[in-house]
Amino acid sequence: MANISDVAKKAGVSKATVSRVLNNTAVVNKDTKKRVLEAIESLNYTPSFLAKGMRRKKTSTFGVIIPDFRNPYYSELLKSIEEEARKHDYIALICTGEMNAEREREYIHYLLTRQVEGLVLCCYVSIMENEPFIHNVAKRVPIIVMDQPSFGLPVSSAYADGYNGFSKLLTYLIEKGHKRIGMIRSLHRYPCSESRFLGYRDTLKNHGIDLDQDLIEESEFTAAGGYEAAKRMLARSAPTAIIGVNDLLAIGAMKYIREKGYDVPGEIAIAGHDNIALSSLVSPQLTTVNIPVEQIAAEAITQLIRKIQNPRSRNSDIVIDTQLIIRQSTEQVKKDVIMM
Amino acid sequence: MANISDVAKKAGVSKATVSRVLNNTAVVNKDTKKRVLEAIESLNYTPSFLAKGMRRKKTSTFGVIIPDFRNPYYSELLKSIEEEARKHDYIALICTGEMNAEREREYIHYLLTRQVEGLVLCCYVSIMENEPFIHNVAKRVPIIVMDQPSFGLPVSSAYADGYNGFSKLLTYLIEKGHKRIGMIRSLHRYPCSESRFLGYRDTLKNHGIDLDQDLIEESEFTAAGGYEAAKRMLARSAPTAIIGVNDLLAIGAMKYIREKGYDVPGEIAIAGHDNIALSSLVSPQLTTVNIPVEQIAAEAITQLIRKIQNPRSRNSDIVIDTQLIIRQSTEQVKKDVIMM
DNA sequence: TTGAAAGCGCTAACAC
DNA sequence: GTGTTAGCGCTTTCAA
Repeated sequence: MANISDVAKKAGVSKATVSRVLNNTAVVNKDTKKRVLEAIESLNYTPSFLAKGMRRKKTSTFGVIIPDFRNPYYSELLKSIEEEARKHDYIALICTGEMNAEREREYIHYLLTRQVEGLVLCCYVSIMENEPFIHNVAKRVPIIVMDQPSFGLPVSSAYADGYNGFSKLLTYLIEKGHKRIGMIRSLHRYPCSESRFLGYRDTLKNHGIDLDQDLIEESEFTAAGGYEAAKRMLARSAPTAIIGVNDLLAIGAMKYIREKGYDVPGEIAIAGHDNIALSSLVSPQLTTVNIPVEQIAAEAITQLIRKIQNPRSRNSDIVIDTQLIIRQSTEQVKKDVIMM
Repeated sequence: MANISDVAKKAGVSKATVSRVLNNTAVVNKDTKKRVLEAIESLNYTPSFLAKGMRRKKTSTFGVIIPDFRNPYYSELLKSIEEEARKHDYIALICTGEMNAEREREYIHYLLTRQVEGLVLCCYVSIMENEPFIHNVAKRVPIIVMDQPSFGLPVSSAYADGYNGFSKLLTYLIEKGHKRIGMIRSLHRYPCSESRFLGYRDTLKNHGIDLDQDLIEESEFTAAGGYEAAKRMLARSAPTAIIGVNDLLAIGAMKYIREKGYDVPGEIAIAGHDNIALSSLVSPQLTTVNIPVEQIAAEAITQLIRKIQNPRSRNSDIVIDTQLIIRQSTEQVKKDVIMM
C-alpha cells in the first residue's frame, strides 16, 4: 500500500503539500496540485485513517448500543441513525447489549478502546444500577440515551413520551367502553417500559378504574413472549382489551387470542406501541402509538455531535410526542382502505 | 487522557514494559506487573486503538454491506455476524447499500479508507456490472459475498442454495396438485433472486408445466411490494398457488389475497423463502424454505478471517443447504401445535 | 506557496 | 526481565 511519502516522492513535492491537497487545508499551486492528484491516482493511494485519526485525535466514529437487531423498532432506528451519521461524516459502531448489563458494560469499554467520540445508548438496561460507571464514561465522551430520560445523569436523552402515549391510548379505550384492560409489560423494569406502564396505571386511576393485578402480565420483548403472556392472562381473567408495552408483544398476544377463537376486536381489542411496519401487516391491523423514529434519531445524533464538537455545551433532554394510530384491532371498520 | 508514557512514569517502568503487561506479550516480573496494573487503574488508562492499530497495521475491523436494516432476514444475519466477529475479536462496520450500486461503491470506498481488513457483501447488487471495481477492491482486502456465488470473481462466497430450495418447494406444490403456480420475483435481477427463479422455472419444466408469463410478477423486497404484485397477478390470472422470492413478499401477497376474501390455502396456497421469524407469526403460518443463517454467518466470517490472516489462502464457495418448512399457508392442518 | 521537522501513542527489535 | 530506540503515516507548526 502506497503511503503519503510515496505520493510525495512521485509528485516531486513534500508530504506536507500532499496533505494540503488531500484536506484542502491551504492554497496549493494549481500545477502542483495536479501533479499530486495524478500521483495519488496512479498509485491508487488511500490515506490511512489510523494515522490521520491519531494525529488529529479524531475517529469520526460513535458507538451505538441497542438491545437486539431483531426487534424491528431498532431496525428502523438504526436506519435513521445511519443516515444522520452519514450526514455528519460519522460512522456508527453498532453493538447489541441484549438487555444484559454486563454485556453492555463490556461493549462500552470496548467502544471506548476504539476511541469512539460519543455513545448512543438505546434502552440501556442498567443505567440506574450503573450510575458510577456511567458517570465515569460520561467524563470521557458525550452520551445520549434513547427511549428514556436522563434521570439526572450527566447525559443527554431523546425519547418518545411513553407515559403520554399510553395515556392517550388508555383514554381512547376507556371511552370506547373498556373497563377490563390488561397490559403486558416488560419482564424487567426498563425505563422505557415503566413509563408506559405508569401511563396505563394513572389513566385507569383517573377514570376511577382500579388496577387489577390479574390483568398485568410480564414478558420478554418478543412476539413469542407476548403469546405466552396472553395465555397466562386469559387463564385467570377475562379482559375486554389487552395492550402490549410494544407492538411485538401485542402481536404475539393477538396471535394467541385469535388461535383461541376470540374475535378481535369484537371480543378482545388489542393495541401496542411503536408503530413498527409489522403492525399494519398483521390482520387485523394493530392499533398502536406511533414513535417518530426518524425525528428522534435526527435530533439525537445532532445533539450528540454538537456535544462532541463542543464538550462544554449543555446536555439536553429531547422529548418527542407520539401519535395514537387507530386501526382494526380496536375498531371494527367497514373496510380498511389504508394499506400498510 | 492518560497515555502509555504516563502509565510508565507512574509505575516507574518503561513504556515497553507497560506494553508487555497490556498485551501479555512477554513474561513480566510479578511485582512490576502489579505496579503497572495499579498505575493503569489509577490513571483510568485505556490504550489507544488508533496508535496500536497503526503500529500493528491492523484495525480488527471488517466492513459489512447489507441492503437494508429493515429486512428481518438481514437482522438475523447481522446478529450472527456480530457474534462471529466478537469471537474472533473483530468488529463489523455495518452499512446499508439500499440496492443502489453507486451507494454500495461509495461505501466500499469509505470502508477501505477506514482500513477495514475484509469485506462482507450481502446481496450485493452490482457485483457483475462492477467487475473491474471488485477486482480492484479484492486486490486490497479479502471479500466474501453472501447470498450469491462468486461468479468466478476473486472473492469467497457463502450462500444458501436457492435453486435447490425452490426446486424442493415447487416439487412439493406440484405433488400436491398445483399446476398454476405464480411467482413474485424481485424487480431487479439480483443473483439471489435469479437462482430461486431458475429453480422455479426448471422444476416446472421438469414436470411438464410451461412457464406462464401471466403468473410471473416483480416487486421490491417489501411486504407492500408483494401486496401490489399479488393484486396485479390476480387481475389477469388465476393461480392456485403463489410463491414469493422471499417471505416478506409472500406475506404481502397473502395479505392482499385474504383481504380479497380468498381462503388460504384452500383457494390459493402461499409460500416464501428465508423462514424469517415473521413467517410463523402471520396467520396462516407461512410455508417457506429455511436458510440456516447462523451457520452461513459462522462459516462466512471464519473464512473471511482465515483469508485476512493468510491472504494467499484460497477463496472458497460455501454452499449451504436449505430446508423446506411446511406450514398452514399451503397445507390445511387440523391444529398447528408448533408455536413460532 | 512550499518544505523540514516534530510528534501523535504505540509496538517490536535489539541490547543489556 | 527490562529499557532504549526507531518508526508506523499522517498533520501541523515554523521557516523560508
